[in-house]
Amino acid sequence: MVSMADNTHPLLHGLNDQQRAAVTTSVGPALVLAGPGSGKTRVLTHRIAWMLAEMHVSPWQILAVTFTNKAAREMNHRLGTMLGDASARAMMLGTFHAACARILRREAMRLGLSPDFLIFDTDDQLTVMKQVVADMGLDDKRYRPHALLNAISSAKNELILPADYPVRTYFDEIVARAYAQYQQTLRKNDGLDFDDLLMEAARMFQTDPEAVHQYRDRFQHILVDEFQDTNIAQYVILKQLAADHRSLYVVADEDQSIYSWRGADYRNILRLRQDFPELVEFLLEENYRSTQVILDGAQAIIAQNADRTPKHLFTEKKGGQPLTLHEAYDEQEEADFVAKETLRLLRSGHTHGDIAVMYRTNAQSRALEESFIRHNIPYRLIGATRFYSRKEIKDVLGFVRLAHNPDDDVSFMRVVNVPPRGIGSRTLTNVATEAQRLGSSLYRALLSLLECKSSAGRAERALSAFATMVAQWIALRQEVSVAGLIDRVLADTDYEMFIRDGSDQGESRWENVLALRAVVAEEPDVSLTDFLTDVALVADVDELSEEVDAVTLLTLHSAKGLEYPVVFLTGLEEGLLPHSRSMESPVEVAEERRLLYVGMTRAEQRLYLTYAFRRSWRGFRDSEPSLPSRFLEDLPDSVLKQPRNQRRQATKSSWATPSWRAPSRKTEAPTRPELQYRTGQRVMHAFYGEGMVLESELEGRQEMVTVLFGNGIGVKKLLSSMAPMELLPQH
DNA sequence: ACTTAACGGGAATAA
DNA sequence: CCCGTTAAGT
Repeated sequence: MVSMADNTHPLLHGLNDQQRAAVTTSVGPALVLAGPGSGKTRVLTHRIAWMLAEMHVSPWQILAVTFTNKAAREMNHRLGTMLGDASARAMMLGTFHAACARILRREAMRLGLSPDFLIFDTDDQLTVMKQVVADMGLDDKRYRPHALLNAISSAKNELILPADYPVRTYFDEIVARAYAQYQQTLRKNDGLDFDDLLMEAARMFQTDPEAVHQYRDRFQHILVDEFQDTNIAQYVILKQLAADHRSLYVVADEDQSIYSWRGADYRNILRLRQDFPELVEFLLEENYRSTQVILDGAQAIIAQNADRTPKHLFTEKKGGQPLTLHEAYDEQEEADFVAKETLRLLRSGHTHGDIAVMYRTNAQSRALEESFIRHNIPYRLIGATRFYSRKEIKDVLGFVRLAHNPDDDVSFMRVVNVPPRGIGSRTLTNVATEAQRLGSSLYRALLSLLECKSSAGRAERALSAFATMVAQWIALRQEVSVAGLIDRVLADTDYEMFIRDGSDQGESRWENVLALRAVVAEEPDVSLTDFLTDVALVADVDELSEEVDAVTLLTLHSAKGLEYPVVFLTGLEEGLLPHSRSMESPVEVAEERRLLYVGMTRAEQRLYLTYAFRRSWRGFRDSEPSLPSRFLEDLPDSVLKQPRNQRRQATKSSWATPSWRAPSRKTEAPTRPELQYRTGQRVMHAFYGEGMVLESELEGRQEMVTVLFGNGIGVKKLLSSMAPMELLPQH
């Protein structure tokens, strides 16, 4: 069948031997173990093209799952140019969540769901959980909604239902009850959370023979990218769907598994081998992305992890610029270093778009942003405050969601008094009581209250106006486009007046609303349901467009799958990477190491590694200096621009400290620093010159010194840690 | 009912 | 530092 499996076939042109073997393998379960930059997306794309062209597979028989919508779009685009748009469009290509959402909508009746169910995002989940905690009379300090949601999420990822939740402790008991209550509330609101999308789909395929047969026939060929980051629910879906035709083609790299905290289980690779014994495996080891030096550095880091298959990544890009390791004084200087290097790179022919700056936590972006602004460098930020979770956007979407489904109590509560229209907590309690009595949604309770009450007090009038407005939107929703509906909502609520309060912030919020309006206007035919689904399932990186020429700021997690000519990895310190919350568990530390590996392997030509000696925490400078990340110790000097021992002579001791004993921020004993300065002490400041200490006191763990300087400078308050001053002899 | 100020408590990663 | 919550004032 594959007689043309040589490099003369146009579809195989430019593939290496390993890739070609992977692309042309016969139908059946296949696992492609692909190192970073080894062209796995390419293999996946060519594999699909190959199946369509040479194996008599029809596009509608294909389900291809990617990790982000962006990856799906790219693959779609590539296939479009290879084969023509029509065949690319007939496939089901997208993320697990998007694919499940589509399937669940189609099968909603079967599952007792409304076909127009809403997808509840993190905010919505929290709202619901807070309500549940309150209803159960729990102390939200002791049972934090976040913690409960986490536990529930883990359970869902493992397909554990409330009734089956294992109870070993009292806390578990509470989780089980909260879980049940939470699910009930979601269903009452016609909502599914992200985890539900996967769990419901998996359960349907497990328990409904008719459904599973139907979809096995539909999706005869399944391909999965980033398989190492699938969770149990996702695995069950794949296993169920592929059970008959056994055409399951997955691409994975265990070294890039960085999502175990949201249920991803790299052991799915082992399960795959067990459940599909006829599995054929391929290894892609040639790297087309990075220079040899970068690859060597990355390999040195990842090689320290136990329980992994050793790989021999190689590249033809021999040599390359060695890595720059930079120690900054604090996060500000670190950011300035990045900015200055960026300017230098720009002068040497790089564009802004070539450069990415990565960090472990979103909070770290602030210092970088400030520095980029100071240096006038355009940047864009991935993540931080997602577009769709901004207040103004959520408000507008809240109105729209209410028009879409008035029984959505979460949206109802969000917008019932936005902009303020005189509906306070008192009034809402009445509505809530009525809803409870009727066992209905808030909106229906409101309608019923309005019917009964003939008296028109202030509150009733406001409520009535609101109800009328919503009713009109519901009617309108059938007739106009989503954009039309949004226009009407904005007009009816006077939202512009409300949001544009004259402040800059108000202006920018209104711009966001207009941006939302513009996004909607681009697709005039999209249905309200599809629009709301898309909105719920966009990922941060999905918004990345190549057109903007700006430096990209993003977390290491969102960097997965991306590549840049120049990469800065910042904040490589103990407590940050590895993160302090992961340091007690070797398994989690190993994942932190993989995170670093992922970051390093994003770089094509130049890689900078930076850490700060002192880093602020919650606005205040840490009293203890940071230690460089333990992972850096595994970098051989040979890949560094400046050998370490030369650079680090003065503070060599910090490297010699066994890193596993390094105190974390959280656990370190509160040291009680002695006051360095005393009233009357004469001092010499590097900048202000000679002065006399008026007062010195502890503020938190900081020593705050008040000094009177001469030369007309006057009194200054200084942190001793920030402004070390020389003590002068008394006279 | 709404606005504002003061307070306390708390940070990881995301569809 | 930023958030949400609460108290007091308009």
